[in-house]
Amino acid sequence: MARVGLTPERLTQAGAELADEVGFEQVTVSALARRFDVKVASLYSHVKNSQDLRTRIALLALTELADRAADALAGRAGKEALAALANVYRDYAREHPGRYAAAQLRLDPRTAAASAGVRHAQMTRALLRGYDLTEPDQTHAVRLLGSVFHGYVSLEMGGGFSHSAPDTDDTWARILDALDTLLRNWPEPPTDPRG
Amino acid sequence: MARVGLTPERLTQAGAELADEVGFEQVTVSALARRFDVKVASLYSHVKNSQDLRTRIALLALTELADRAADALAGRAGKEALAALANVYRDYAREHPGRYAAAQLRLDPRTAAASAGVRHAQMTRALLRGYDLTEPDQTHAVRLLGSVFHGYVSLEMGGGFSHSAPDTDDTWARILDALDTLLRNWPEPPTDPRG
DNA sequence: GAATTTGCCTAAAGCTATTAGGCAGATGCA
DNA sequence: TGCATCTGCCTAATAGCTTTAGGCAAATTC
Repeated sequence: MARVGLTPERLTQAGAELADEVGFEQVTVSALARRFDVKVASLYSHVKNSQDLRTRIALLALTELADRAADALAGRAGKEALAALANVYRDYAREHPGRYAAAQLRLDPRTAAASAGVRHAQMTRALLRGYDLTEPDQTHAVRLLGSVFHGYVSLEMGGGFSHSAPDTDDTWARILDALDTLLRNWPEPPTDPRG
Repeated sequence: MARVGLTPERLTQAGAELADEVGFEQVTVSALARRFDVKVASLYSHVKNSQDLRTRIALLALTELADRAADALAGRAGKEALAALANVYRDYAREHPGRYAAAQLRLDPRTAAASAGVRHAQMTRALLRGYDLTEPDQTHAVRLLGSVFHGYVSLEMGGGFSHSAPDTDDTWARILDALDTLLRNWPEPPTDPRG
């Protein structure tokens, strides 16, 4: 029989493309086999199972995202860096909705620790060096930025901001302004007025 | 044969409980049938199909969340209201992870428009009346709050803030402080320095 | 060129989703 | 109370996805 040249890498890549086309949820071993015009069982020599395939796609997405983020941050600081990083996530999600969804896949701790996921946190920390935050505020800020980026992108893509006025681009720009302002004036915990 | 007394409502309720136990993704018509000790086909007289079941669970979750939110906002204003609303989402997600996941289900526009989803936006707007924002800034702020709440909760639950220091409760408190500060000093769009 | 390894195949079993049609218990009506 | 209807759960059957076991031929190795 003609050999198609399947490899885990090609399957992962094709799986990522499939995810962008039909949604990450719909990425199935069967669909992938069809795409290569090959019988389903043949894929099992290259990926352990369906879960393994999804995990590989997730890792691919995390890596691509981290690479883009590193690129975007290079030579930028302050608000410019903030906007650049934020736009990496938003643009990636728009260009590659399936991969972006894959990047949210819950990985087991060992896999997550070895993934490009850690680079994301590192880069956000790097970005924050342009602002005047010391631990533990820096970590708080890392988590805030992660929440806003992820939350906004996922709500926007899910249609949460129904195509109503004002334009979501405007909101995005204003949110980035607001975050910049906030990071430059990170508030102390308020003293309890009842204290 | 003994009649079990299936109804769409009981199936939805049981589906929600199942979701909290095994995850929304694992909510399946088959699993639900097992739970009622009934054959799978029997459920199809009560729910149209798997998608219909999931949608009903999502609507249930959205309603429960909106009810809790309304309760939390009653008699509160300003930062107190902000924290109360924020905690509704976070606590609900912790108590009912499956339902919270269900609430993120992408609904078709008609269903979404008729859902309790709209109440959520209204309540966030109500909350913002305690701050001095006029349109379109109010909408920007609604979207920001939605993003932070959803983003934080989903990252925290997904293990994104690995059980490392500082405590996620601390971060949460500081983020609410920060949002309060931000809303009380909502920044104007910066003038382009190149202008 | 023979031996071994590798890659895709056939076959088969198990689970989920969904539809069609049947039977008995519940309900409505005389 | 008895009959007719209707409703609710059932059996049966089709179809798709997942996964494992074992086979054969093409590619690789020597």
